[in-house]
Amino acid sequence: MSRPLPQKRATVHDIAAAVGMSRGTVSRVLNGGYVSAEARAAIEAAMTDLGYVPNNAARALKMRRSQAVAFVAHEPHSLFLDDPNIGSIMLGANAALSLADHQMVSLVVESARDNERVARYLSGGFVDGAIVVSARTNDPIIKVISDLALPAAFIGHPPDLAQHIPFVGIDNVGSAVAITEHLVSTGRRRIGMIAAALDRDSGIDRLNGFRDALGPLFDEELIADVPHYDYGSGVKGMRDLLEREPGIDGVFAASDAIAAGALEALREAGRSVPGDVGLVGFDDSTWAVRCQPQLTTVHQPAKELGSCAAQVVLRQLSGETVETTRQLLPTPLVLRDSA
Amino acid sequence: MSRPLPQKRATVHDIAAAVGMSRGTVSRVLNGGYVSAEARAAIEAAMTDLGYVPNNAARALKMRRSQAVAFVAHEPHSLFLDDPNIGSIMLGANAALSLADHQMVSLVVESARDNERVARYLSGGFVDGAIVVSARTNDPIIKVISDLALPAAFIGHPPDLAQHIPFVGIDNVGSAVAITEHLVSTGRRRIGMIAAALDRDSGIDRLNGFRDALGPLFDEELIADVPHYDYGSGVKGMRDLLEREPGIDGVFAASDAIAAGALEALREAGRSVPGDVGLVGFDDSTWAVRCQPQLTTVHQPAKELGSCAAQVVLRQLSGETVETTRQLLPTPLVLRDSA
DNA sequence: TACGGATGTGTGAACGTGCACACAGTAGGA
DNA sequence: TCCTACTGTGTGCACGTTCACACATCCGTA
Repeated sequence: MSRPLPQKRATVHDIAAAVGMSRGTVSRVLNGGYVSAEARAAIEAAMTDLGYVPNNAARALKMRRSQAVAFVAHEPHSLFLDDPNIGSIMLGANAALSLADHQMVSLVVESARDNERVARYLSGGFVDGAIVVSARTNDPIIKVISDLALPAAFIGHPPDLAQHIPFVGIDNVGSAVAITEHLVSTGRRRIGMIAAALDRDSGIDRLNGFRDALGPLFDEELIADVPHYDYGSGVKGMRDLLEREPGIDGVFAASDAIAAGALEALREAGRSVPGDVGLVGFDDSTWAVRCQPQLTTVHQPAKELGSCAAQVVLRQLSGETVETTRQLLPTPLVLRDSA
Repeated sequence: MSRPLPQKRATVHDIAAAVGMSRGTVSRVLNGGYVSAEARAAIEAAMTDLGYVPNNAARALKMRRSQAVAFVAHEPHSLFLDDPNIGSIMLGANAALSLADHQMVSLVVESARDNERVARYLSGGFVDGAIVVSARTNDPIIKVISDLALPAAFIGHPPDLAQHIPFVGIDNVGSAVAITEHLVSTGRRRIGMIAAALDRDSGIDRLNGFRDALGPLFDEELIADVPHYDYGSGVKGMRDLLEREPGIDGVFAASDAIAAGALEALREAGRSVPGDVGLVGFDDSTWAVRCQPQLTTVHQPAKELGSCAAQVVLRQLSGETVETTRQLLPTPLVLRDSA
């Protein structure tokens, strides 16, 4: 079980000794300060010569900063496969952190074991802050962040038990209202919804927005309830709706993937889109432009969500007090061919 | 620019002082050793009381081990969006590392800036090893890993300049041969290929396998060369092939996404699949079962690639010398409806 | 000449941890 | 009685870094 120690690497002492100076001067070359041109040149030469790389662990220990920010993704299994947004959120966050010369490290939480280990990791000083995507309510990670006052930002699921932790998201209710009103404005009257993930607030909010926007046109019978935001759920949900109400002329799918599945079911049933049925999605993911016809949908600013959350964490790191604890990003409607 | 130091946290000293014992005893309850039952109880009580969490940075500095392994993903923009495999590879790696109580940290490389920062990160002692996905030939990260003798494993793209670094992948040539032979066995004679990513070895190998398998049936005219493994490339490539050879009756698409695009182009052109044209893909991704008809394809063992690479790194970490430096995982054919 | 400031360099301490070692007490066997 | 083995605890040092401080030198000016 005992492991061999890794290869010994050059330290500030080694290069100081190599050029006959003290470690202080070497440190000054690295971090700024008064150093003569000759000394600097000699030290830099020795550094490349001995292949010196500063030890992050030692630096983090002394400085109490690691220049790293965690990106914690929950249940990525479904996220990676069904929701193309998680990748864009990551890239947005990475870009923003990169500009501030911070390293983004993504941590995947799939099991209880992962959860505990990630919580330990977050509290151990390897990261200065965290961006947390779609955590569940009673997540131990929320507790750790709250207890340690770790600079953090949540995306996609506000942490109800720790109201002081900043949150960045979209207005699911408002977006659902807007896209539903679009359906109505195109003359549809028997409008249904394929509602998904009603155990998450994103799913609930989209359904609520749909109900609000429809008002008297709303019919409980025209809600198909499916578990996930994926293609298969879309196929099933649409078949369900068609069976219940053959005269349906408008459908709001809770995601683009669902809409793509619905499109397939409509094709099976011989219905044309947008001729017979107007169909709208949610996300503006790659699904939206792959479909035939292309989807009218709600643009989800995934990249911006990521970079915005990163900014929030970086601001906390630089000592600013973050005032706006809940921030909602705009979600423009994207009008294409499906409705 | 100067930042406030994070909140002071309890250390071994603090809890030792709290119970009137020495730090050594505290260390022993953490890491094992002779401790009396009363002492252990008192110390554990003080730990939860003061909210003690061990400092990873200090531990890593002292132990020269961080219990963390990096997962480096290159150009994730295209990977996350077009290739659903990267997510599965990550999850496979995470599961294997998790079992060995190691933390997987994913690092995204998108820009030259990222590249440099990640290289620094890898060499700084925050991770004990690295899993690298699809690195390019002259990648500075390869150099760092090689120079520091960092335990590592490559996936998807063997590091040509550092032959001693272990590699886990699939036999692209053999897989392409197998799936092409399947096409031939179903009676197709005018068989084309939509070849993609011919700047990567995966793309080149798949084309070579196709050529080898076809033998005298091979026709250079029936190769459509597209840049990426994505849907749009598939549409374009298939239109191209149809224009060049209207009598084409078999197509090998270099990926499932490409095959899905090809399916769309074939539908446009009024060709039925598999009636008029036999179509096969590569990857066995979610695309394969979404298509109508479902795709016959090559199963890419994404999860296994990840876990296998993780095992290789873990073995190096435990001091074993890794003998098999190049390891290819089996890629069974998945026969569905498209050919 | 003396003095203050700017420039350049060395030294000691500290960050929080784990481990080797030292030490004390007890028990058992020669 | 002494020696050894085992249990339990305390102490010093090292990991590699940064920073405050001390010290040294040089220059310009009063």
